[in-house]
Amino acid sequence: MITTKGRYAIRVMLDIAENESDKFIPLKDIAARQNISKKYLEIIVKDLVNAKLIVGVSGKGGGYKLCRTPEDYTIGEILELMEGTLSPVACLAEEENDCPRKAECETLPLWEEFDKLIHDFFYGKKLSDICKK
Amino acid sequence: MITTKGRYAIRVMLDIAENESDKFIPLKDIAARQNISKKYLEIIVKDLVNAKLIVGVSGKGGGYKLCRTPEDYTIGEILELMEGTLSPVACLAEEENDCPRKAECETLPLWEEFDKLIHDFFYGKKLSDICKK
DNA sequence: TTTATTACCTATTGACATAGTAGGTAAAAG
DNA sequence: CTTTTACCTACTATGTCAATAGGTAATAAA
Repeated sequence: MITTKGRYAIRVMLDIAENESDKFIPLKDIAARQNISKKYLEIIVKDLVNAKLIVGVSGKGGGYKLCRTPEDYTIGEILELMEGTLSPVACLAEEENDCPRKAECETLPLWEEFDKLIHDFFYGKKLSDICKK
Repeated sequence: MITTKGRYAIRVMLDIAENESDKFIPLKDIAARQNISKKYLEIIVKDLVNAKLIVGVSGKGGGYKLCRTPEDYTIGEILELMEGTLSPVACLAEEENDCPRKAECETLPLWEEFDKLIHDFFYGKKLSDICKK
């Protein structure tokens, strides 16, 4: 399941995209519009800033801004950042896939196919595809 | 993420399909072949029996058998049974989707599209498709 | 220089799900 | 009547999720 972190992150990115101007957008406003606890959103935007998907500026007149145009973000990169992985099974998510049954596993091809389906779906969707503006 | 219950259930179904004969297949044998704790598998086969995907017979010579041919099982029905739902987000999984933002939610179409993708993928795959025999 | 506003930081928590384990009872065949 | 099997109820350690709490640092305007 996609967690609230991933889903909220998309909504935050959308909110910033749709309310873009020359000014920075304070988190307070995003939280109010999206009806999400500002405290919880702090965790999420922190990750977005660290990954350089958005930029944050402190102080009066501060807030957040996109680093690129909405066309240049994929939903996949946002989700993968927040979820850690998009893989549907542990053996495909972990870096070192040391599953001893790997060679003979009959179900592995199924999971690989599903994994690719998910990846292609989300990396094929841009932020601008689900954006009003 | 697909849990071990779902993944093990598929392997159990596959194991029974591939070792089918006139006899019933004891769980002990399945557990040994699949390298999964028999105790844990008990929980899983219980659900499979309750849902009438397999049939179990107690006593000496007992064990488990499929109720249909492998062509007549979809991976989707096995997974959905074990996972409870295949929906990637809570608002599509719960019976009563009373999310107040439903009407104006910009991300809902994305999740609905993803939901359909998952559903079609797993219900389009038959047990026989990933079966050796 | 003070005040208001904003981001940013560390720690904590309750609830719940996952992935099992433990120790039995019932059923059926030889 | 013993062995083999399914079936049943309860328990538990661990981890993740979804937040909350209470601060500090940075910046602009008064």
